Amino acid sequence: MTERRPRKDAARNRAAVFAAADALFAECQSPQSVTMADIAAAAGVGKATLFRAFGDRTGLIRALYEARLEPIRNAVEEGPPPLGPGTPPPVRVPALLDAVLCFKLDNRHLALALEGTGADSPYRTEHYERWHTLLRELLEQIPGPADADFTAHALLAATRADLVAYLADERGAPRDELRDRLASFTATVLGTGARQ
Amino acid sequence: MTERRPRKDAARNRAAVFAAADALFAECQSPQSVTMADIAAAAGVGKATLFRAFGDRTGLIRALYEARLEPIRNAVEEGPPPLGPGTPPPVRVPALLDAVLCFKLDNRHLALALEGTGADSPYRTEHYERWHTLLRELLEQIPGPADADFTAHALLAATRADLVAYLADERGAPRDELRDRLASFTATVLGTGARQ
DNA sequence: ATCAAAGCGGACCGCCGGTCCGCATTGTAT
DNA sequence: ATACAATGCGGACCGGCGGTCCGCTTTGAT
Repeated sequence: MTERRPRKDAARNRAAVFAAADALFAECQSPQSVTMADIAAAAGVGKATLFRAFGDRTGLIRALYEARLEPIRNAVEEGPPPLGPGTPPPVRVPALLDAVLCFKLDNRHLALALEGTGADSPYRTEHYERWHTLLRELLEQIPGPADADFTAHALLAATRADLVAYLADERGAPRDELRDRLASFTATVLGTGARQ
Repeated sequence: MTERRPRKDAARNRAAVFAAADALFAECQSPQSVTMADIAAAAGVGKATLFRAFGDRTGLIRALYEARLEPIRNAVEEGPPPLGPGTPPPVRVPALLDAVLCFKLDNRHLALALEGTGADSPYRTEHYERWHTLLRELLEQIPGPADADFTAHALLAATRADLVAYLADERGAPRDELRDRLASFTATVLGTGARQ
């Protein structure tokens, strides 16, 4: 069972495609307006190379998204508190949601592009499953809202990329204000928030 | 200022298109797989008629969505309690969210088709603005969560069509269970919920 | 009955995601 | 160094969809 290593040019092209796609999605307004031919041209690569490496448009965007997501995923799975394991749930839940929010803010072009494919519901992806399961398990360890499963869905829904992008771009909410508002909402849901 | 009445055949065709589109979106799995030519054929109408009447694909879906939404909108704006005005906010807020949820459940094919256009963020639509403003104003009259604006966004996010469709179809949650879970979450956020 | 104008519809266009096949690059075995 | 598979490359090509155009039909007012 010999795992064949990819050729040098293949690896180089893959990296070039990632860089080009990231840049194009970042600077263009609507993700729809970035075509596969655009990405190929910007990466200095033939169109077929894109499809061979990633299958289809959705595959390319997904691969890029997952690559950018990996650091956060690592920090959550094996990093230090307050994000990593071993943190008390009432602390870890807000930390986790804050991390998700920041990621969505920093990578909204990618998140919007990913949902914009229209191909698959964002809820059937593997990474959503991961976030939801972790959050649900943490919520179950906190005396508070009874329905941990739905609460986890609802909290994650408050960090949806298009909502975040709307508040940040259309309504001009600064980053830290959004973080505060989400933290405050989370506290309310957990029952640890101040009531007026 | 004489408002020109549309011709008889124009009105008939418009109705036929609505019916055909509704049926097609309801029976097809992915809204993407319903093409404009399909709708035109099913309605017994030329393709150009669709575009003349509705501008483009998004316009057609939006018109259909708004038409189906109108009864609920009416019930909220001038109907009897608990949905209509004159209801105490702590009662009206859950009623409103329940109505939204039921609408999204009954018309998820349309809601998904509308978002699937990818053209415009669901947050820049006029009807979202309406729901959000009303909900925010009601929340401001309830002693509870401080940030009425964000809370309104978060509560509406919990009724997003793709989340609802995922829970109902993929996870097989029955209608009344979903309504209960959303009601319970709403109660938690409002501070009127039972804590375990 | 007449006739303009409003409306209709199928042929047509441009664009985009995705595929194909002849050619260049790579790594290896001699 | 050299020859040679095999792996990968890329531009030409295809099918299909959203959207437009123009000659024809329907409508309803005179």
